[in-house]
Amino acid sequence: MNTPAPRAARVTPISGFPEYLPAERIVEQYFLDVIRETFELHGYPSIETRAVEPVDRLLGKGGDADKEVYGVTRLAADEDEDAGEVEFGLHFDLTVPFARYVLENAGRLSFPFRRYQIQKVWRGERPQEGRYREFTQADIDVVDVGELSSHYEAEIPLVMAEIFAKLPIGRMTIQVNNRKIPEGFYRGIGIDDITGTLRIVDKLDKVGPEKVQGMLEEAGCTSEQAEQCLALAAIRTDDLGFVEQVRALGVEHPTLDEGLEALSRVIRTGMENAPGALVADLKIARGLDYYTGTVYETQLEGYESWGSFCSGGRYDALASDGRTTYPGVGISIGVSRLLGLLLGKGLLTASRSTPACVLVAVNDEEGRPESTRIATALRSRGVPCEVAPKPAKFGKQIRYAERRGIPYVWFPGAGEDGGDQVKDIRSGEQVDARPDVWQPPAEDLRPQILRREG
RNA sequence: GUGGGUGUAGCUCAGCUGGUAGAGCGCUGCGUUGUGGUCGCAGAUGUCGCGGGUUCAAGUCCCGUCACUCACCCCA
Repeated sequence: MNTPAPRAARVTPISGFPEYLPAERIVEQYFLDVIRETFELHGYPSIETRAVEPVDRLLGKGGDADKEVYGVTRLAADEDEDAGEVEFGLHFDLTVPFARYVLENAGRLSFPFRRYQIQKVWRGERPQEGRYREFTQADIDVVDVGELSSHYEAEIPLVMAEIFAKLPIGRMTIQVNNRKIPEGFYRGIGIDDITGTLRIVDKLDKVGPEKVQGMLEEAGCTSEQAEQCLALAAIRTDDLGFVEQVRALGVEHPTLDEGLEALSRVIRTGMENAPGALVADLKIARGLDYYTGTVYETQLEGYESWGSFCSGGRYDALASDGRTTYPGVGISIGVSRLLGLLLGKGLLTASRSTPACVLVAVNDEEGRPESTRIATALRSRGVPCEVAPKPAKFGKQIRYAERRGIPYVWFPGAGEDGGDQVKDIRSGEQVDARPDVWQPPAEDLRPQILRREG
């Protein structure tokens, strides 16, 4: 250890790659626990896919994905190899890897196949608040062979509604639409460019109805057609009332009928099983082309400007090997984005920065074995604890606990009869206790996730 | 990718028209010879992001560069 210490390289954060402090991580882990438990409560098994996919598969979905894909190369790769060719890239969502996984394992999976997947994903875009280059997503999807029953489109948002109800966050609203509604509606009024029109209407929240009207007319719509599109997009109901409102616009098309029926099933299921969680919102489009039926977007009440924390939809061709097509429906929570907001705004904190509920004090180094035995006894009954690092003055040991938010300090042999005592350092109350029977109040056993109104 | 802002102690920041590096919080010790939080006293901590230039002299002015950050685009 006598190397002359080289000047330490300055450490700097890397933009878009967030790292939490222990107290924040406790909040994140709580969220992940709730998400996982709820997914499993609904019978979803878990898979994990590798972090990399072949670049051509990542780019295969088309669009402008290429800019956001991180390539993975070996630093020692031959320099005379074609440096421009990167074989592997980090996945930028969990849907593309899942589709590949389904194809690869089709012979060994039972269909309809459902799974959940909670993993990091990477996107090489400019980060800003709530948008990162490395972040965690939690997905559920159901995929079948050839045909996928539509009831899954109604069941999948119930899982997310249950998660949002359990988490100590505000009110989450899952907004649902069915692409067949605008598609049939547009065709019914003589618009042919369905996706182009959807893309424009999708900007409604950002630019407002006047601009959308103008953009639609620029794209070739008559002003009557544009007005009709805006009238459809304005419909939003938390019950089946949207059907009547669409009918009142007087447009007829078989695809429109299909869409209204499908969305009605979703909303009805929501009303029965997760009252208040779902709302039919006919302006929800989702920019991505591959959604074909139901689409979901989720907003946190009071933070609508933060956009969607949880979205997804139905794909009629999630995966295809050329002979067989696998339709699917899925929905995904942006865990990092949600936490980034809630922690960043100080709306959530953990009651302590460690799982330890008890600090077992050490009287002197000769007493450490006794303290360790006490800790072992507490742990054997599920009480998280740690032993003090040094036999410092008790004031120091108490302060060690206080700094970390550990609520109890255990004093070996402090009782009048030579037995132990445990002190609640918040109240100062100190009582006789035995390590083989003492139990903290249930709310102290684990760190609490505290919500601050803000 | 385009445009703005900011880089000084562990953190938040001050530092004027260039003249020897500061505060608060936090941290350590003591008051308090084994039960914290309050209070008082004492103390430690800096490649002033990096490189170059101007100058007798640069945290300060100029050029470059890097990083972080905000907005646009797009998404979770």
